[in-house]
Amino acid sequence: MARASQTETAVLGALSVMPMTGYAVREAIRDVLGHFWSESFGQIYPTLAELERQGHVRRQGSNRTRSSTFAITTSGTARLKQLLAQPIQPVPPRNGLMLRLFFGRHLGPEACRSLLLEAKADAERRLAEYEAIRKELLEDQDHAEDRRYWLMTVSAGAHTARAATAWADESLAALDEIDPPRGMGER
Amino acid sequence: MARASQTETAVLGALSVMPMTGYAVREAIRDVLGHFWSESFGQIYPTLAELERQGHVRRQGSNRTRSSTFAITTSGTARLKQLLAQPIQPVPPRNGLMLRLFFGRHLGPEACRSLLLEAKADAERRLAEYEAIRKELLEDQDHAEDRRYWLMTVSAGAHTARAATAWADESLAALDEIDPPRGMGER
DNA sequence: GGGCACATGTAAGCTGTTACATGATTAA
DNA sequence: TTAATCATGTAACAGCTTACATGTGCCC
Repeated sequence: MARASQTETAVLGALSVMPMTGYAVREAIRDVLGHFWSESFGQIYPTLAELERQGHVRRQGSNRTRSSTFAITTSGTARLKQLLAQPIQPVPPRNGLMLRLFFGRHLGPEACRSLLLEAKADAERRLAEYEAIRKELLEDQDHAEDRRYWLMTVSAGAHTARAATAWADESLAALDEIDPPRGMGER
Repeated sequence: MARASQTETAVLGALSVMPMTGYAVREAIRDVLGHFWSESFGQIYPTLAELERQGHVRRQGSNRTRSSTFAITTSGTARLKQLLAQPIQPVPPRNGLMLRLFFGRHLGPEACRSLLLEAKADAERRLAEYEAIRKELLEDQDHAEDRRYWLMTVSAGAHTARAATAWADESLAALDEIDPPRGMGER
């Protein structure tokens, strides 16, 4: 109970890589896990306080207003392993793009085309990002043991992004059959 | 304000296909949009009441305890178009599988393998479902105009599922390199 | 006549975001 | 010296789920 759920996992996980401040935990989650996870300050600080109370993290440096880094303890590592082994909590899906396309009849082909083009551009941007991260990881000498796992999640993103691109292309073609784009003659 | 956001869109969208009870709206969302959307009773009934107050839906049949179907009105259709044209509200990502794999070093190769196998089985189950729905849609004579759009969302699911399968296979192979499965000799 | 699916609604409570308040440190 | 960034925390609120209360109609 209390401060349940996966925020604890994410925070302990971040600290398992290296000790850092609460602020840095948020940045790490945003920048590194950002493609599949998110936490806000409003979650992180209370969670850190609770983890400190339970002895799963230790505060190093002054405790107030001045930057204090948090380090995971032995019991914290054990707790992390325990949390990771817990069954995955499915989040109810909420895909705004699909919702709009499903009711695309009301939205019209032109607006749907925009949505698809946007989705495609987004997927391509993400793909480029993943490939950059992948290169970076392969050159990184530290975290050798973690790297294999990190590469898996990056690869998942890349697969998903490529799938999104292919789907967008296919759907755009289908849309052209319903409503040929202007300047293509014939109707 | 009030009853903001996309619940209104989903409910109006469902009623745009055909009039139905609140109970049926929930079932439709669960069964038809279930792969990319979800709503609970606690959201649907207040939203329907609000939509009725605003004249976007009309209640047909007795108004209490006995089944009353809701039908979308002209203003409701206009409202739906307006809502669909609104920019997509991104939901903060929360992928429990990726979170676990990212910290896979603490979880161990064996547990990661289980997660991947589960994810793969899940993706294959979903893919089969999508192909069944696709066939069903192609045979359906009604909703001819909607069908093109509905097929797009089904196809998105299929693309994603295939990508997930391929990724799982690739990751399982990578895992075997770190930690060869038992019964393969050599260590 | 008992159980199940259909149907409507409310209330409690949890999770998480946003905005705010506050202050230290660093770079221009 | 002022602006930006780093840093910590809280409070208000939004959104959503779950559980509960209540009742009807149908089928075995």
